[in-house]
Amino acid sequence: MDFTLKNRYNALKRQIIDDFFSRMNPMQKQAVYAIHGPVLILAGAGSGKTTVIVNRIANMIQFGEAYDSDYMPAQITQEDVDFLEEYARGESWDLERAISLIKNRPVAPWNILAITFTNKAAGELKERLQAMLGEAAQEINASTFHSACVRILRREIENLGYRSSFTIYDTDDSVRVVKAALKAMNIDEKRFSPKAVLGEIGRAKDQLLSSADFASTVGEDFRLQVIAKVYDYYQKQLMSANAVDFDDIIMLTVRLFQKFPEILDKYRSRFRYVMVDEYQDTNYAQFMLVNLLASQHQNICVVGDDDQSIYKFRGADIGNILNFEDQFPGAKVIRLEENYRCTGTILDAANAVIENNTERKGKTLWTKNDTGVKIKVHRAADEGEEARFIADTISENVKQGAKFSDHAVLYRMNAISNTVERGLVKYGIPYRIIGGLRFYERKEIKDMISYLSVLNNPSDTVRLRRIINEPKRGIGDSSVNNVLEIAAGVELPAFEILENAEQYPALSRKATSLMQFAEMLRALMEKVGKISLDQLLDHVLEETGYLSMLQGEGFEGQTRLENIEELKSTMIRYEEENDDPTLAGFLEEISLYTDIDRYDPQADNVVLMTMHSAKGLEFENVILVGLEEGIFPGMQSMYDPTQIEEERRLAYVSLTRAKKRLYVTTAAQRMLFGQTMRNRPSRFLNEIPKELCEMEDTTIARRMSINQRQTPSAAFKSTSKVGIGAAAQPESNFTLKVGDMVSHKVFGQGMVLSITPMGNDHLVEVAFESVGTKKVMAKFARLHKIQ
DNA sequence: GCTGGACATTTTTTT
DNA sequence: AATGTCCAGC
Repeated sequence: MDFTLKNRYNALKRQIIDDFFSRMNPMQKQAVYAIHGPVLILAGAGSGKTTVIVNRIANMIQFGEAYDSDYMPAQITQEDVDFLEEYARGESWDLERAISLIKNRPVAPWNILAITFTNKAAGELKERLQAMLGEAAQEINASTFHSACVRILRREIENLGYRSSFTIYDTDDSVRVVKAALKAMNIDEKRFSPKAVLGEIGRAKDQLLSSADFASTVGEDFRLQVIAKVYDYYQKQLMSANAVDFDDIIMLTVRLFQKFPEILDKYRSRFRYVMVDEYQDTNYAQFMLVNLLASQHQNICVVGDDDQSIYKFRGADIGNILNFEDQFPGAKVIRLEENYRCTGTILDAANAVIENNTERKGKTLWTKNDTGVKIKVHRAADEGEEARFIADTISENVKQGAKFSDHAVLYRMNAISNTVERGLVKYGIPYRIIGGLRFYERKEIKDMISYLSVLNNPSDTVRLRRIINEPKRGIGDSSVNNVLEIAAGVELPAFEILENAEQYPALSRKATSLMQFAEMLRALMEKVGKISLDQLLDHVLEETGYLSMLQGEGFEGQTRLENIEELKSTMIRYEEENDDPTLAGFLEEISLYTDIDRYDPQADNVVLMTMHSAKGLEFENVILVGLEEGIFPGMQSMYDPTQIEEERRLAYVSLTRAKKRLYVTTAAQRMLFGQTMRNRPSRFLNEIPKELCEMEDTTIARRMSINQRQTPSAAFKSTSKVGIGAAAQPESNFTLKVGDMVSHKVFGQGMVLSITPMGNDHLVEVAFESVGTKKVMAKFARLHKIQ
């Protein structure tokens, strides 16, 4: 009797849970039910990845391990099981009672950590969890890597010698610090570009290398030796400004966990179930972080798609996802290959393109969706005609009943956007650009934020420097340097030196202005916490003289003021949405905010953005612009097979953004960066089977003359044929070595940084004096050794 | 310390 | 082509 009760109970239980998740396909269900142990979900584009994450969390919280266990609570009665049967038949709607009878060791929401990469993704996740779970969703920790780590650091960073009021530096701030470091260390900016140095430091941090670690790995490489010293200086500067950069946020959290096991334990027992989205884009530091949290309980579920890894240049390590099963032995691997987004045609095209990559886990998406219409490939005479085609297409679609917001225009680089823009303007098509000049990077916004930062953290010398003479107060560089020198000398915050400027003879000439400035800041600091944030902003605007400066600037000042108003509305929104709004909280939120977070799919605009920014988004109609050799794939990646594969993944991501219609354009001639170039259509275009495309070529009339001219594309074609022909021949006199000076027809002179044999040629990385570091094939590029 | 003109720079950038 | 950055000269 008891035995049959238990069988019935378990069968009904599974039936009810299956019904609850009836909208999931079998593979998705597997992912939803696998709540313990390591799980790798390989989720193709449009395979309902977020839905799976949401439902998996819902399963954990509502049913716990019920589906996977045969356990029946002792207190379950015949009557209970009868009820379950009724419920399963659809004769009762008392879901709550059903859940309370079925659930087995449900997971507490606060024990779940769900990590995404963008705020937008995190927000979406929270929203959908809220819709499904109500109140309980609030307790789930759904956030980005950075915001999760910042929250931990705010509590624990004092263990590492920072104060918890630390400022988060963005790239612009960091570049300033590097520049100052280079100057202080007497290093020529031309030989060591601040951006490149910062990039190197960032990569070291991605690898969890401290400046000392980094220094010990550089060996004989002079360039890296210098960078190691700059790194050391840079890091000390940040620390004394009580500031961290984006990469520090992850690295310091890992270090904290490694150095203080009791802190790690605390977070391990808090985050007993860890999920990571877009796992293919994690770097080593992020892997380590996840590993530290999950290695003990092993409840780690990562979701990703190796074919959509497009951030290698930022340190993302595709190996994390490729080797997950080695890192977490016994991992359950679930492939989600059914695509719900695209038409069959679009999917076939995307599959055909990505098949050309070799470094893959291998996976083929399929769909039950209709075949749909063919991909329209438009070959335009030039970028103007291309823009016309885009505008034409969109207005035609809108005439047919589509909305502007059903269209996205995607390009490889931001520079392409302005010709498209011009076309749209001409046709009166409303559009919105994502990226490019970012909102938070606009001068007036950065200035306002700098003022607020300094009020919050007076040690922040970088931002203090930014505003001390903005608007003009007659305090120039040399005065500021004097102040900072004194501050460093007597080991007091720069702000205190300012307040007591008259005590220091070196500052006597400017003492009045310095003290006035300090006094003004002091008065503003007094107001922090006493008045609302937007009022504070008004005071800053007014009392710093920034307002009157802008008012004196006419039209442009007006625009800037409007931007500041927009910042103010962001502030007001923040104050409304948070129970305990603080200046520090606001600064933190916006420092981890980006433009894509401002993308509003509700507004009826065509949206323009880079292919990178489009990841994770979908649109009815997508127009891919500029599919030309040299643009996409880009010039820099053309001769490097690894980079070509990354570009191809970007192509795959771009193609799969489209739900219904896909348009692809190439221009026979394009003006870019003030130069006209002629590019062959992209190889990715050729990789799409012809029968999926509908070709439209407005250049045929000119084709002959183009081929007869010595165009770059024609040159490329013939040279590459020569290259193939030469493949059989023995390697010729290759004599370059690292450190050699070489000359290149276009790029000028440079030093060889690295050499990688490749085919019958060598891939050479050269630091050119005029154009920076480039990778070229030695023979193909006709590098000549100098001397 | 400020300003104008020379000069370089322009891949992608979820944080 | 367009825009930001730097430095020399005032």
